Amino acid sequence: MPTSTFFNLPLDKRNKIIDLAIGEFEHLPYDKASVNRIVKESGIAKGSFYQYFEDKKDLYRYVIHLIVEEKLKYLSPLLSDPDSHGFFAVIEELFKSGIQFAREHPRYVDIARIHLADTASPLYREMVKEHLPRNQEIFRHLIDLGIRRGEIREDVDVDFLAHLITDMNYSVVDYTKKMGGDILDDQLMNLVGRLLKYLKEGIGVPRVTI
Amino acid sequence: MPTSTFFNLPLDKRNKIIDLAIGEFEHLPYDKASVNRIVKESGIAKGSFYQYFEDKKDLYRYVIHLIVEEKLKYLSPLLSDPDSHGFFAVIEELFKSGIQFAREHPRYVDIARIHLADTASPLYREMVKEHLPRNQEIFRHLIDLGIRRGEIREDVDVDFLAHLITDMNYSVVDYTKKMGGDILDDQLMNLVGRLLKYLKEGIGVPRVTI
DNA sequence: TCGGAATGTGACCTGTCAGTCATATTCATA
DNA sequence: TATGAATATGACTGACAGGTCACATTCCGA
Repeated sequence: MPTSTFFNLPLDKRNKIIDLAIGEFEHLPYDKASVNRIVKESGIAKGSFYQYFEDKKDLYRYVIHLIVEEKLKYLSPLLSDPDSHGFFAVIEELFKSGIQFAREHPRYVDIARIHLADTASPLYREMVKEHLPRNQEIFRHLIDLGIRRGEIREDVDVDFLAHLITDMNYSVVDYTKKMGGDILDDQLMNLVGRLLKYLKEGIGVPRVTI
Repeated sequence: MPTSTFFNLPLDKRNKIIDLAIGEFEHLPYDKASVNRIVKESGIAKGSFYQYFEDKKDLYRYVIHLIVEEKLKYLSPLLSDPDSHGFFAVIEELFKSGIQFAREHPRYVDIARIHLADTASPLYREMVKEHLPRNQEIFRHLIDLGIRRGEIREDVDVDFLAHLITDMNYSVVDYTKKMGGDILDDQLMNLVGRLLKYLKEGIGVPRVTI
């Protein structure tokens, strides 16, 4: 966490520093991001930086913290009561809110992607590996519930399916990023609807049962 | 490409250098991998290295080249005649051969994953972005064919589905890596079978049609 | 207005990196 | 064995990194 000195700074200055930090981590993995550059661009002295943050890691953690906080705002209404709706409805909402987050905070998503991909960094183990299992834990719970409710076939491999749905979530967000800005919001939501249909009913031509 | 000097080297020495390079790129993205380390560990002089390779990029490209070459060995029987079997059969074989490759060359897969994740490196655009579209081109072709043959519903979004299946491929390989060595080959193949069943028929409980 | 605490500053330290080059060694051929 | 070509070598360069610290400036309560 940044020092109290940092939080005493005028809001402008604070925002400028964080904004430049985000700009740095948005394009470069932790190790290639440069404190020197952030400092130079923000016009503050190197020594000042190290009075605001303990070290580079401290700044990075703080940025990730801001991202996670923001993301939780999107998810919390869902996660507060995940059992109140059907499995496919909850998954659909999760995916949609993920896309919404990505559209409204594209820089955050870029940082998160780089962060999650940078398994080489010692920060990866430290920050990701401990939080990611919870993510899949939620999916596993939802799947279990879905099976008990008779929404999902009984013979699915719960672990594997949880893994798969997690990745599908990333995949659909990536796809919308790849498509870029020239895709409308309702098209996006249609996309999620389609994905859920694939997941629920498959893409094969249904067998005719008489 | 390495120089002729490199290829004139005794095989032992050549293998040692490449092996250490693989060991380096296996854990670190391009920019963090160190020529100095490779040189030190392999016991050759720095100057010698630069008589074997034009620069660091040259070595990296060569390693990636070796990986792609090896991977093609697994895929070529499939890709030589992708239209001869049904859509789901071809996809199943593609996934299975991918898993097989990952099991037999885990280090290669690690390097490839790091390479594909390192979008910050200038090498990414240069090496990946030009080859990746072909990958999805193949899937798109297969899907088109599947629709025409009546194996796949007509109303699927071909682009999105191609994207999704590409990611599913990564996902299943990742899952097997996550499970580690304590998973048997036939279990793996069952896994792919299950995945394909999800894809084809969905995970929802089938509607009863009378 | 004074004095101590808080904040600001940038030259400097150590380390690592990719890449170079003058020089030494080895090798093949005549 | 003599000679030129091929190969080996590691000290060196310049760039950049994160982090430090002695000193300068500002701020604020008494």
